[in-house]
Amino acid sequence: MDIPDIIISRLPRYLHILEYLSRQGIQTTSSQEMGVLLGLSSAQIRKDLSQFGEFGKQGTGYEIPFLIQQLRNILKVNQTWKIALVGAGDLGHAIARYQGFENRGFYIAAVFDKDPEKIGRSIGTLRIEDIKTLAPRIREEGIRIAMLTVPAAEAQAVTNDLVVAGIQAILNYAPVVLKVPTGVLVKDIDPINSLQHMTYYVGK
Amino acid sequence: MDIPDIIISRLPRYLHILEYLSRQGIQTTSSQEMGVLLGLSSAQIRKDLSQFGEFGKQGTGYEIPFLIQQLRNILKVNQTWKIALVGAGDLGHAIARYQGFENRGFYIAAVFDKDPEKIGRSIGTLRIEDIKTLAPRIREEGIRIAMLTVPAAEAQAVTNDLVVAGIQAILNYAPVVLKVPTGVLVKDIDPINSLQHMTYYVGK
DNA sequence: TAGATTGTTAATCGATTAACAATC
DNA sequence: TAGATTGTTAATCGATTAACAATC
Repeated sequence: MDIPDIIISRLPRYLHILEYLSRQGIQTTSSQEMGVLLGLSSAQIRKDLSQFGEFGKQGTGYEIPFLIQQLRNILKVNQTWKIALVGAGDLGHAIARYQGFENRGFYIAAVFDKDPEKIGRSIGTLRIEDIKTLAPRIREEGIRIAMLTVPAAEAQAVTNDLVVAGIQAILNYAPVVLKVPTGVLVKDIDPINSLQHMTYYVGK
Repeated sequence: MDIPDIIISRLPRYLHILEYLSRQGIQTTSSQEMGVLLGLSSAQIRKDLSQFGEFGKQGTGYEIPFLIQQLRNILKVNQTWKIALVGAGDLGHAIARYQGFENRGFYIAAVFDKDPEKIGRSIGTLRIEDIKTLAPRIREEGIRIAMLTVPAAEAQAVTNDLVVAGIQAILNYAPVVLKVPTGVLVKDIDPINSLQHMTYYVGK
């Protein structure tokens, strides 16, 4: 019982389209329909889901609200996670104002920056806090996940602080390969990697 | 001669750390050293690179400037690509102001929005243009790549316009699965997918 | 019942790794 | 030369797909 990470990586996409279908008022779907929407084979979707239980019915497929509930449980987003956002530059501001987190399992609980000009200012209902208070505030709030939007040159130092503060997962927007101890997860959001991947295929 | 996409997907990361090592003033590296930096096996890196040629020397490894040049050629980022940015909201503004594109093969050549309040305003040196002029402007500028930062509800309609205008690759920030004809590439940047992937592993 | 679709097995396909001769 | 590291082969490992009995 140790499910391949590549399967886990597809579950958020399954959940996402199920929520989309549900918003359309659709109650039931099939591995076939999901596969068309995601560009995957129906066999793969059935195989992936069967790792966690028997969620469907022969002949009719999957009850969407039930499958959503199951996937939220599996991914642990039936609860709402607090996030610490570190770096209140342009990108940090955009993320802090983004409305899409809350009903998908997350909300920004605190924002930090080191710039005295920014500390104390507000982004929506959030107040920008002094990065010096990062560790105590993260512990105080019981935050386990951070989003990192500081400049590349500062990313590793801030990461070290986050690790000390007990952060267990970091979504890193800085174009840097972060070093973290085992047990701490990092995922990178680097648009340039995605763009360069596509230019390989795009005609000159 | 059709190289697996999973290999292509790693090349931008190779290029990225080589540029990093180069900035440190380092001239030479090995598959071993690159593997440590990226968390990959040295065998995999050698195998990946060997798909495209013999870039190393036994005993000494890889000349960094030479390997950078080769990877840029392969990924076609030895030229600079124009990008159309569609959607001048918070995220669009953050991307338009981001300094990190230019020396990695890209620059934002035009920004579009549909809001009359925004059209005509500036973001840095860029003027926000009317989205109604999307297709002619993209053709005029010879733009092949777009970044999409419009609201989810508008993403598919704008995508259709981009396709008609001849765009060949779309980096999509809207939390929506876009439908495009074959021949048009789409890559999604969805932080929530990444966060939900991590929460599977993070203790409650 | 007839039609549809699941969960699962076995076969296929593809990717990664170990190992080493070649050679700088 | 001795040490290091490549490029590549063969073996291993893992993921995807095809197919179908079970059954709603």
